[in-house]
Amino acid sequence: MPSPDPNTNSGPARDRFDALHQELRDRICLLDYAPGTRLSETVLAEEFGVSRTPMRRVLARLEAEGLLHSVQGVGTFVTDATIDELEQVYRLRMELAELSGRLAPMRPTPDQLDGFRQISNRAKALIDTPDPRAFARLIMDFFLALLALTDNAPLREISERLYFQTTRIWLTSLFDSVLDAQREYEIFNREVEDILVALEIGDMQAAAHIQRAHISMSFTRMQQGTS
Amino acid sequence: MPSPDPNTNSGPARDRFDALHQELRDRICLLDYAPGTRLSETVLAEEFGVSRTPMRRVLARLEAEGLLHSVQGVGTFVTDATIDELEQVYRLRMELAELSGRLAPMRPTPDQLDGFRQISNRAKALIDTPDPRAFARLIMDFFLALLALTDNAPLREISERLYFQTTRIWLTSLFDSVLDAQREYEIFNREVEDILVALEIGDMQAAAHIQRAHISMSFTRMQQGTS
DNA sequence: GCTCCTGTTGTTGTGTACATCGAGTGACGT
DNA sequence: ACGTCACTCGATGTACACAACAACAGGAGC
Repeated sequence: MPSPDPNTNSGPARDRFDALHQELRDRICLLDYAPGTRLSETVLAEEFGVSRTPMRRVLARLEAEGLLHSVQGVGTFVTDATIDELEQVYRLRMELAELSGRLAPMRPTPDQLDGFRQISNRAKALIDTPDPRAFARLIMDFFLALLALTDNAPLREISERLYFQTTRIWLTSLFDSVLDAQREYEIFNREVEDILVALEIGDMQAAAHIQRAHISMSFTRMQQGTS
Repeated sequence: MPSPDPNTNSGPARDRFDALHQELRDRICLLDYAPGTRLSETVLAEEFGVSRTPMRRVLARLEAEGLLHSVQGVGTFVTDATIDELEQVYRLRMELAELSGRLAPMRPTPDQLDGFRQISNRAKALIDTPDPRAFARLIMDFFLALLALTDNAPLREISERLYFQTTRIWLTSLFDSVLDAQREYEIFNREVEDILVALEIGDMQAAAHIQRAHISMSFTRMQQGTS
């Protein structure tokens, strides 16, 4: 019996799907495909060596997740968001962050704590050698690592989805120099340090509240830079 | 110019997709397709007079929403949920219900209030002439009407999605006589009345807290009936 | 010069045949 | 009698050809 998974959450076809899905999602969220970019099913299918059919399935999933939008005869576009839509999501994300610390918090394992320390080191390194794309990847890793400390699976999925929908828009402001990149690096480094302190003493609610505060402030800074 | 929608959220193909999507979602959530049921892409496609391709697109969306699960060589199945998974979602839904009243509440318009009174009347009628499927439809209409009072679009989508994922499982307990149907009708009637009182004086937070209490109690009753 | 119409082109949507996979069945060997 | 293996069958997954649709360019008409 080579399949140790009785629930059949894997399989050849599903693995291919997941690989394509994650790759395209990363490209969108790391701004390789900026908001408004038009994608072609054909060229994407050729790039990954599959036909349009499975590629369309992946694109349809990304559309369900709010990252793409297809219209017949025109094309499939990477979604954008107005400042008002963004504010709604950020308000919600703030509440969900607090929920993560209150509903089903899990104290980090030693391995997980090491992971956070590595993230902190990467953040410090970024201050000296700026790299926007590495920064995008880093804040994603940090968010996902924090999310892993929540035992509520639906809450994890929802928070993750909202993160992918909004942070790339926020990063756009950073890439376009609406926000000061160097300053953001330092702020993030401080955030990681502060949350790490809370995690090390096992105060998950404190960590959640710090995260909530930074979600709020990052949006406020973007608002002020835009106006 | 016959198209008054510049955002292109409609269109011939998209309309067909939405129609199929809503119809199948209703069948799943009204227990026409009970959890565990195996569906056939071919027969569904034939029933609606389309080919497998657009039908598969709809099924893929429902899979993304957690209502279906397809595995190659076996079939597509209506998802079920263990009591533990259900508890996680219910805990989350309780918090989101409170959020609806706190984050972006909108006082109901006179038309919306009339809608709630009609729902109340339907609930009263159901007590005398029981009808499980009509009850399923009624509580769905009530939930969606309450959701319409929240101005936060992402919160609406998320709450709706969690509702569709879980309430059908709860209804299963009702259909299988784990819960007393007559008693549930009366409890629901009371819930609608109580929330209506809060809505009429414009106290949205009170309405949200009543809803939260009923979400909690309905799950508790199911737990007690199952054990 | 401007408007409208029409053909062209490229896109996503649909239909259909085939590939791939897994469960069930039956014969075979032990 | 029981386990094993090969086969069959129906399911979902994939590839490709075509239809439907929208934007664009170019020219006729005013």
